[in-house]
Amino acid sequence: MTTPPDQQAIAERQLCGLVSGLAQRVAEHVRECAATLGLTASQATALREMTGPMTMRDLAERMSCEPSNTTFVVDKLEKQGLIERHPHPTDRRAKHLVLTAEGTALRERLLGLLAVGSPLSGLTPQEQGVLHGLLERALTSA
Amino acid sequence: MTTPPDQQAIAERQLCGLVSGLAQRVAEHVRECAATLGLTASQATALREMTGPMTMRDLAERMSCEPSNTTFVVDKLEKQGLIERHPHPTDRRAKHLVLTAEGTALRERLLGLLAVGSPLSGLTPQEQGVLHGLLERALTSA
DNA sequence: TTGGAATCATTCAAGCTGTAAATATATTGG
DNA sequence: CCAATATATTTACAGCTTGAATGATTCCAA
Repeated sequence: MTTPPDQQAIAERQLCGLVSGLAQRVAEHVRECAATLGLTASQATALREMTGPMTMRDLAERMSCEPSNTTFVVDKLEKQGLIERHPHPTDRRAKHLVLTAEGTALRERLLGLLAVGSPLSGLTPQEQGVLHGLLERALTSA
Repeated sequence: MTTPPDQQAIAERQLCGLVSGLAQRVAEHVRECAATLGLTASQATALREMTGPMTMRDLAERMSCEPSNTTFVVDKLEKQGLIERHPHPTDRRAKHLVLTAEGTALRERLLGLLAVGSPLSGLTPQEQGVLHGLLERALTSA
């Protein structure tokens, strides 16, 4: 019951399309929620990923983007008084990103918006668990 | 053994990050392969999704992008002699996209490149099958 | 049959995203 | 101490995406 190599390649291409499609849906949902709060999609993603103080590099990795892009996004958030660049406690090269009170409050509102109508809400928690495992495996094994 | 609602929301957010991360990896891989052939990532994605003749709208849906964007990409491919806009057999509004011989040949080369080192190759065919089912369910149930 | 609504494709403008290279500062290891 | 490396930033530029407006065509229902 093994799959022929060409069939396997076709299946893998379809999978690429599905992954991109779902990511697109997630991005759309984020953008809609962000617009409600006067944010761009990137700014909202940054806010979503700011689960605690972290460096620029950490945030870049969480956002799956380049550090130079993170600088741009954090600049915007800083001008809106939502985030602050503090000196890093141990590494003077790095910045310690911290949400302000306003930033934390807005993040909470954002998370509330993101929770309703998510593209992933069609899956049961069990299915989401399986999906989580598979995605993590794909990301770490590459 | 049910998960509390807030824990559930946290898990869903993590899942969003993973989906975006994997999509990013796929996009990078496509870009690298595309560069080898002198194509942009979008052009390569269009070529990959051209499994047969289809309309602009069909291609846009397969590429998960707006039709206006597809016009732009197809313009480029047409200028390179890889694709042609034929009149649609039954609907005079629509275009019937068809790959040229060169387009078909380049598509084959592209598929060969895409098949090696894919971000999804870390998963077994069985795991890919499960992933396929979950992604499809998430996309159609929304 | 005919008029209005909806669909397909295109164009245009504007902003966002992404890469890449260069720079300044700071850390680490030999 | 010095060379190599890491963090963050800046700049430039191409590409992507959205959104709205337009024209042609089709569909549907009165």
